[in-house]
Amino acid sequence: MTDSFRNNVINKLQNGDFDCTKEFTVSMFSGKHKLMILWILIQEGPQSFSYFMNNLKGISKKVLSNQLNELMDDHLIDKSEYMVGRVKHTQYSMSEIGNTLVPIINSLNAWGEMRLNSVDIEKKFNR
Amino acid sequence: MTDSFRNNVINKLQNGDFDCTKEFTVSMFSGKHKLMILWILIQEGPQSFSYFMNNLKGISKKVLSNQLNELMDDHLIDKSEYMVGRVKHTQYSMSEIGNTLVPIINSLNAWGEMRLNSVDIEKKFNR
DNA sequence: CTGCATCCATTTTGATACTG
DNA sequence: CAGTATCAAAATGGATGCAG
Repeated sequence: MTDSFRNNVINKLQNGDFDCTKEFTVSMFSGKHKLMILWILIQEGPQSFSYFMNNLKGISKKVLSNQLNELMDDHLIDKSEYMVGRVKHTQYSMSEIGNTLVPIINSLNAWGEMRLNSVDIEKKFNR
Repeated sequence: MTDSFRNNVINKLQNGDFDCTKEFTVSMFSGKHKLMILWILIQEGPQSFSYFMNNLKGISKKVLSNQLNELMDDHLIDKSEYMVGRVKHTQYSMSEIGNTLVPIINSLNAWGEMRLNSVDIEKKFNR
């Protein structure tokens, strides 16, 4: 799409970050909180920076900022900003491309549930 | 299934390795070469330790050993051994549970291909 | 409220020698 | 041939201060 994405992918290719298209897809999720960020946006719609800070357990500002930026570099999420007085507010949301990932995320979810149920592990997940 | 798997999962839960079932599934792939290991077994059938050494670019014995062990802990692959004279040979293969992951791996593959094609990146993957 | 910069801790991966 | 043990390097994540 844009040049930024193009360069991003070309760098990853050159760095040998992935050797096949599957690994490219998985690289979209590689980051401790990325799946949860996407899931929150899918389930709950657009959210602010601070919403993620409050709802992702144990994440720091730096890491959240990094992962949001990477998701934007990969064009999976969009961002808008607006000012309230002198204070900046943000709104992150799923992009059109990001939404094409929803079926995959759902199947990841289903497989994990099936597998955990099969061994009768007591689950106590937030989401 | 077995207690070893159960303990494995409980440990991961306690370590905070995953907070939702999606992340549990993704944890199956978390390891630089795991997807390729699974893909090779799916496409080419059972293979030996040295086959992976020769076909996964730049992997070391320690890392290969670790990732194979983790895949076995997760019950995604099986292993058999036999002796030729005094020399041990091995055979790794997809397990029944591992095979339930095939549709997901295929969709990861398809998404990555679709995405890379859409930006017209020149691909030169081995597999 | 956002989020970058800095410095530190943890995790993951890699090189290599050694054993059965 | 198949691994484990050890040590080193790199990547990732976390805590916190400062700025717009």
